[in-house]
Amino acid sequence: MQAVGKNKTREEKRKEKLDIILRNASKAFMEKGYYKTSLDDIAQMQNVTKPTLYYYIKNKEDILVKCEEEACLRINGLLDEIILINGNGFQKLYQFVQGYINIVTDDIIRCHVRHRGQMEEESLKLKSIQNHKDIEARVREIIRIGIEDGSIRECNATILAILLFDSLNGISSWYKSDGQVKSDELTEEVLALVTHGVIGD
Amino acid sequence: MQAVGKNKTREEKRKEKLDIILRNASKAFMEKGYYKTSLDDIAQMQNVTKPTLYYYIKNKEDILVKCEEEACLRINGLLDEIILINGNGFQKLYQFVQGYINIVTDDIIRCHVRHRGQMEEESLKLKSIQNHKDIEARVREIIRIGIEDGSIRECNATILAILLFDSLNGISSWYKSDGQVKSDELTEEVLALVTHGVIGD
DNA sequence: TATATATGTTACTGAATAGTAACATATTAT
DNA sequence: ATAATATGTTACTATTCAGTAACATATATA
Repeated sequence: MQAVGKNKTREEKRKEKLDIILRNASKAFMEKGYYKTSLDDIAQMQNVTKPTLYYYIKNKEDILVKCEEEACLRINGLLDEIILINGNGFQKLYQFVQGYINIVTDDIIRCHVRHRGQMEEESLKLKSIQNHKDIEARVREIIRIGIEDGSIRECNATILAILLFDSLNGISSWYKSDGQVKSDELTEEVLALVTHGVIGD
Repeated sequence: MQAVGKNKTREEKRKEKLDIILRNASKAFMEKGYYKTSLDDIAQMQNVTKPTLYYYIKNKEDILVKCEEEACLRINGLLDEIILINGNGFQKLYQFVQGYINIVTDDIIRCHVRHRGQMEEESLKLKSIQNHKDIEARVREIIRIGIEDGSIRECNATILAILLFDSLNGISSWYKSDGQVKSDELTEEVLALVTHGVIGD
């Protein structure tokens, strides 16, 4: 229930309204779950009726698809930046973890993380799985760079990438910006754990 | 669709049939999702009709509850063993990771991991969340023991426990016993990552 | 064997809700 | 101003599915 600004073109307003729908839907999906959230619920959150939603989305599932598009844009954007910076593989991975934690606490991204690969329509499901595979492959590549330049220890890059994503994505389901754990400390602890593990000196 | 053995008491048969229901339901929930799996689907998997299920379960949600009970028994059992073994905190944590990976690849446990805290009935939901909190607290305690005896480096035990569970629980959603990643290698890589992190020598 | 109880079936109901058709109003561009 | 299009509403349909009532059969035990 956020006001839409004035002095905008029709297309800008449209984009804003779609964004509000996605944010509200994401919040509801995270709190009550996808199937327990009706389109009427979502419509009510922005004081419109259900058929109005259909002017902005194709169907309920399309909300998940649009959240995914947004998420992929941001994650791939981060990876694009990281490939360009100079530094060894470890430094790139370090930057990725930092950036990803920042991204993964946004409602739309959280919604994507929780629902990716769970679309009912088979083609959408496959696309969603592929999207994640592509991103995982890019992180794996960073890990390989690190192994080659010696900044990351010899390990199975595939398993490492998966485990890393599991713990980072997990953050999206428990982290609350107003909760006990502060964002800075979280990032610091994650980086320390990923870097050095748990072993004492 | 597994046969129920003969020469058993009524109660044993009952337990076996309940177990089959839980296993089949778990498989279906993991493949198609909880809401896309109907009780008719589950009933069909063991060649009975839906009302028959109600002789073994209270309602659909009760399947999740029973999976959770089973999971808590096994996880707490593991923790009970680990507390007793002698060894420092790190060694206990190491054993826990090893044991947990073994547990978390069972269908019923996977189902629990994916659905915990998502019950519709509020009291069940709260209980489920509490169950996990209790287990997390026990792992946190192990971490504290390790920090005190110097075998685990100074860190935020709360965050570490959460991150650890996220990556371990994540395994439950992608690991397939017939897939590429072998169980031994997985355990080895997870232990190495948790122990030493990613940093090169 | 008789009887209680456990296990199962067929056939139904009641509620939720995604999606749509038909209609109404506001806004923009010509 | 006016036509075209964007944005919205009310009222409905069609489907899915959890849960139940009423009835039938198998099994164990007294």
